[in-house]
Amino acid sequence: MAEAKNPVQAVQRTLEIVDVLRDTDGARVVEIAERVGMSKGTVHCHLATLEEGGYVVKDGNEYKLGLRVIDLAHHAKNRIDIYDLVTEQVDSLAEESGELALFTVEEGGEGVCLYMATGEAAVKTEVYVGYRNDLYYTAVGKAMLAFMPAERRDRIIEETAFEAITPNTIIDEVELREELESIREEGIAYNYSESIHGLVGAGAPIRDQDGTVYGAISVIGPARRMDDERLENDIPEMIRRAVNIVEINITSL
Amino acid sequence: MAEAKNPVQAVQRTLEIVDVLRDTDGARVVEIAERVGMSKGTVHCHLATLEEGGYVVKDGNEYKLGLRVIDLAHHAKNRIDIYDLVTEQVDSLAEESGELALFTVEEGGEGVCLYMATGEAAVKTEVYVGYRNDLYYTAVGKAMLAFMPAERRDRIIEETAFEAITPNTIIDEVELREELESIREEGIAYNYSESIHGLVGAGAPIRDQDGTVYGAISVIGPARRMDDERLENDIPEMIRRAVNIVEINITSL
DNA sequence: ATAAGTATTTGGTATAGCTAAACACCACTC
DNA sequence: GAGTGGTGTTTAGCTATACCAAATACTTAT
Repeated sequence: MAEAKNPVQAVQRTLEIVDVLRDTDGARVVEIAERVGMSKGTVHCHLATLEEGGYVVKDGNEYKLGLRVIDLAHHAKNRIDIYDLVTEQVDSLAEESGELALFTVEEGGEGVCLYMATGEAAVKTEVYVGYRNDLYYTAVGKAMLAFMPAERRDRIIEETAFEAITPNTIIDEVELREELESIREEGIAYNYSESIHGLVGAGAPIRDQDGTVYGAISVIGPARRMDDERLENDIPEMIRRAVNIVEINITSL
Repeated sequence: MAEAKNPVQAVQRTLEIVDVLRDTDGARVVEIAERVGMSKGTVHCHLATLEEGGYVVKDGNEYKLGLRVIDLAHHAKNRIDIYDLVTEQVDSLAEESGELALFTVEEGGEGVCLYMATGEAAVKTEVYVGYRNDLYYTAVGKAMLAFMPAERRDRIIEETAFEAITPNTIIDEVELREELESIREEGIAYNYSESIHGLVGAGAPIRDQDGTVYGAISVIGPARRMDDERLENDIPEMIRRAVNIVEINITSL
């Protein structure tokens, strides 16, 4: 997001290499070199340095992401104080609804899924813990957008490249802002097949007494199982209860 | 582990900074600078570059690990083909035993916990997903040591700095090798309060038909609940069954 | 207001990272 | 088993750049 004034080019290059490893689940020196447009020698030195740190492992001639990043991920999650509190409630939500329940936070204008729990009949999606997406086309995303400070929201919306993921995706800024307004009134955000055709959901933000948004939780499932009554009454009720339990306990953190 | 011949110093420094962020869960520029022994300016440029990549976020004047590392972690885990297969069995193990069940793999001579499931009465430990420790003082570690190729084992043992974590920790190389031999015979490795006083456990390796070790799973619990019968018969029986189910399915990967 | 502490930017220099080329190491092929 | 195309790794040298120190711009507290 933020443009570094005096970036360390060598670090930028290393991050590019890491990105390739991420996308390929392992690659060889030449392959990486041509992908990032650097010489073999350069790539080799970077990989060797990353390996030294445990962030890359060499398996034969394939270089892969090292498991040390999993340790980093744990420490990054630890930053989120409400994590344990929320996961408990998300588990309950999933069990009670039988659907997929998610916990998402915002970072850099994107939503990052931090936890998911699968109920009995939960849909399979491409979402995983660590998955990032724009805010404007998900229930959790719109929930967080709606309740964050106005200037922050404006910045994010301004920097967003709206794209119709499905025919239902809201790509008009005015329309989006109107929807956010109604979300603020109702306290619940919906997703009517805006990210995946046939997939609907409801979500709500988690806030402290000052109104600061900590994240959002949602329940999502197939439209055929989710009639109006269920999507707009039963599920929101469950979510409200879950949010409440978390919010009550936030003060004691 | 491996020494890079021509390391990229700038990358080494960035990794040092990341390490500080990991250990501190967020720090300011000056604090980081003095910890790693670099100038403020240098640290700032590195942080800005990392932020640009999403690996660091700035919260006021505190720099913290970015949630993007969670995405990396997911991709790193995806490397482990048996992951989904194993987690299912570890869940069962935890439920059946009521104790803590773990899935660990080896990387760089260390054990890395990749998954854990807590049974009804599971002990609380410092272990988390991503946690690393030496192999010689855990059940999973010894299980993997016992069944890995001899030359690999020799290298790891040679490079290990043995240390008595508890009075029961095996710190004598000869004694360890004898124990590994008996583990190979029995197929099960035990931990008799070798890592934490009062904590015992049993573990077994997961191998394919060629004997290649993919990782190990274990069940651990408090010694007072684990009499000889339970630790050396019931638990191993559960583990053997779990391992079997995984191993049968490995061929179809 | 002032000051003391930050973060950030700037400028100059010596270092170190980059490319290209040479070398070493396979795994095939013939 | 020599040869060959493909690797990965190392080397050499030039240039760019990463670093430090100092200056500037912010904060926050007094």
